[in-house]
Amino acid sequence: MSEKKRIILHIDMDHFYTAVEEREHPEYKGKPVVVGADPKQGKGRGVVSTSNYEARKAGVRSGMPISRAWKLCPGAVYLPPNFPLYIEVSLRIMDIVRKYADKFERWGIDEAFLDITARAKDYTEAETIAKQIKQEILEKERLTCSIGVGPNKLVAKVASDYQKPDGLTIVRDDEAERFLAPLPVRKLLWVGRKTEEKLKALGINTIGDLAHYDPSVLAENFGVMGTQMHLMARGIDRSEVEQRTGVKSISHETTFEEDIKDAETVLKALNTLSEEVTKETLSQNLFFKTVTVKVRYENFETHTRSKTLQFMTNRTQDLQKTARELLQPYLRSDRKVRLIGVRVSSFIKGEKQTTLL
DNA sequence: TCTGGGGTCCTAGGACCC
DNA sequence: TCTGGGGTCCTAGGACCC
Repeated sequence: MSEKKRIILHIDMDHFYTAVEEREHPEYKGKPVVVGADPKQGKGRGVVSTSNYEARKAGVRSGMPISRAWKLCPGAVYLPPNFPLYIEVSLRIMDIVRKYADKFERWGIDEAFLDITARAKDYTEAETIAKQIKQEILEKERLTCSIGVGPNKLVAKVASDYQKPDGLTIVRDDEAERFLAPLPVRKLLWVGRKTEEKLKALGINTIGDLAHYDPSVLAENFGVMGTQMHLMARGIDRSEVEQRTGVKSISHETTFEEDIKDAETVLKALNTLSEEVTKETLSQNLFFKTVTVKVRYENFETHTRSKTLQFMTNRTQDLQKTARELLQPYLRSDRKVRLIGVRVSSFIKGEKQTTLL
């Protein structure tokens, strides 16, 4: 019954996109930098992806409308995201980090979980490893990160967020519950805005409140998630660090610069998105059979509609035809369209096209 | 505040089969 | 004529992650 206590690291790059931009452009150093949608003198649509610490001092945050960022900080350097560059840097960082782990799990473009149980006999050794990782990333990529160390993924993740930037926070298993207790519930993994609101309505504000709440009432209100949250609040999380396998879906979507009334314009964009999606599936040698379209009207009302084909395909024409059929009922003369998207899923791997490679 | 784009996972109802 | 239970697949919506 005694299973070995794990030691898990969570690594989180500091304001990743803007940090990469600052590294590539030393002239930005010391200035507020914002990566995201084009602000268009305060009239832009879209949001902030990342802001550096100078921009954060002015109140600019990830996910904020770019128009609001412009009001708060008109003097910032505004940049469009350069994803090819961020992905390239990310891959090199993941290669560095992976070497230190028995088990490794990438978490988005700039985060990773490491299980180092077999390499660190205690938290002192774990601390040494964490410092080595920070040092190697700094030397090789000139970027800083924040690391959390804990007995499971949840605690490690909350810990990495505790001290930033360039932080290192270690939470031993016997300290986990006390560490979490004073923090707001929103800090927990999987507790977003909606769940936070529902918890608040029950009088639960901190993780400590959650830990002391009746778990059966939580289960009633939140189902499986309620049970899970109560465990997390007490610092318990048995989920494994595991390498992700292949993608489950590939999608592209676009928000129009202005809301669109003309069906032809929308359908043309749908064709372009379909082309981009099949380009991606072809490059990964995937065949799909489920097609989903997404439409968002000017009032933000959003619908998805999907169809599973009788056959697997990777052809642009099949996708375009199916996507058009799915979208058609949503194109109404009395409704302006803000966004459309195309997604494919239910993959199988194709035959190796060795002659083409 | 006026809300991107890329994903994953869960739920719930209905169809269909044994 | 009325009625099981289980399993799988599909669809639509929603919450959450970075």
